[in-house]
Amino acid sequence: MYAIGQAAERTGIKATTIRFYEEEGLLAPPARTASGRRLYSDAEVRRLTFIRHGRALGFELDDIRSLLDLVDHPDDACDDANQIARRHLADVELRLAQLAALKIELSRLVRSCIGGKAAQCRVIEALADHAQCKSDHDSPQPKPRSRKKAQGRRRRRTARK
Amino acid sequence: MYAIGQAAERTGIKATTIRFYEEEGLLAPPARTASGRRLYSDAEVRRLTFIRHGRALGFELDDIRSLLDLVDHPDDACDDANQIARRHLADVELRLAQLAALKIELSRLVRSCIGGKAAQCRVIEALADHAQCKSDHDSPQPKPRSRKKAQGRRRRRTARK
DNA sequence: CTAGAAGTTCCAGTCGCTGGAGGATCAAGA
DNA sequence: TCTTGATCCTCCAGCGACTGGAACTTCTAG
Repeated sequence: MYAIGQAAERTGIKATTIRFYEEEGLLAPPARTASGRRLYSDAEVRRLTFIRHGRALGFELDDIRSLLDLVDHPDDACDDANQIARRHLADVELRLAQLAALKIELSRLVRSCIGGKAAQCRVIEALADHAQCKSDHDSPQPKPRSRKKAQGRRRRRTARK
Repeated sequence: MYAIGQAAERTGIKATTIRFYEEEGLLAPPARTASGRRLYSDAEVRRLTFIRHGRALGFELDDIRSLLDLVDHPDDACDDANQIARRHLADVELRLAQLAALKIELSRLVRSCIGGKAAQCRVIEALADHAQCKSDHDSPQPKPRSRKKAQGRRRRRTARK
């Protein structure tokens, strides 16, 4: 049996995240020591690894929930799993296409800069005038997992002078 | 001058989002009617359009804040704008590469399914055993803007039987 | 005059975590 | 035995970029 920190080390999932998964119901409440510390079995560590791979492949927690359900009921037909994967693949392909279009647009933008003042800046200009855009790019992206320190960021609902 | 609804229609940004941008400080508090309704000038509508294009190109609000700053100070050098765009482009390229790797992995996964029971399912199996993965895919993706109705989703902190 | 559309503010929820506060417990060394 | 420091516990707020609902007011057309 592993303490949460050991389980974290083995799976590459942070302890806080493991607790979060438990709360989300992806993991049954584990055994506890007399003092209340969580204890994980090998099976539970494998389950965590499964979740990690699912996440690494970009599946949402809801999808992973469904996939885990299949793990828990190995006699069910695996159609669901395949459908989830298919749906996800289609999604990834769409995003890929959008991102590719975006990249082209951005490259044009970056190449167009000739320095100088903002008033003449093509980047600024292009943003102001969408007619310059070739494609119908439609924001495919919220950032992945940005590791920003959130220093100095304007907080909502405060100090709007 | 436009009411918020008209500004929304002209820019393609929802009224709620326009208010949100105001609160975020991307837009100065607009003029108001005697009864307190917001009124937008053409210049403000253009500013909103600028924001929309920036978002469509995947810039974060913080980036757009900086870009708007340049719009407001047209005598500044546009180096900042170009740097922001460049940084963003690099980011997009990275994401593109990750997504491409992911697509390959997912395609393999989907193709591998031969039907049958979950116990024999290759999809499930592959997730359980990362050794089967070819690449070092590392989740590039939170979903773009999912238009889920949030029906039936398990809520946190409730009914964990 | 009245219905309904459109506006207002405020606040909670989304997704998948992350990190801090404030405390309890554990393992190892002096 | 004592003490330090690592690890654990629960609870809760925050991230980014919105979205939507409640409860209210105001505008507009018939």
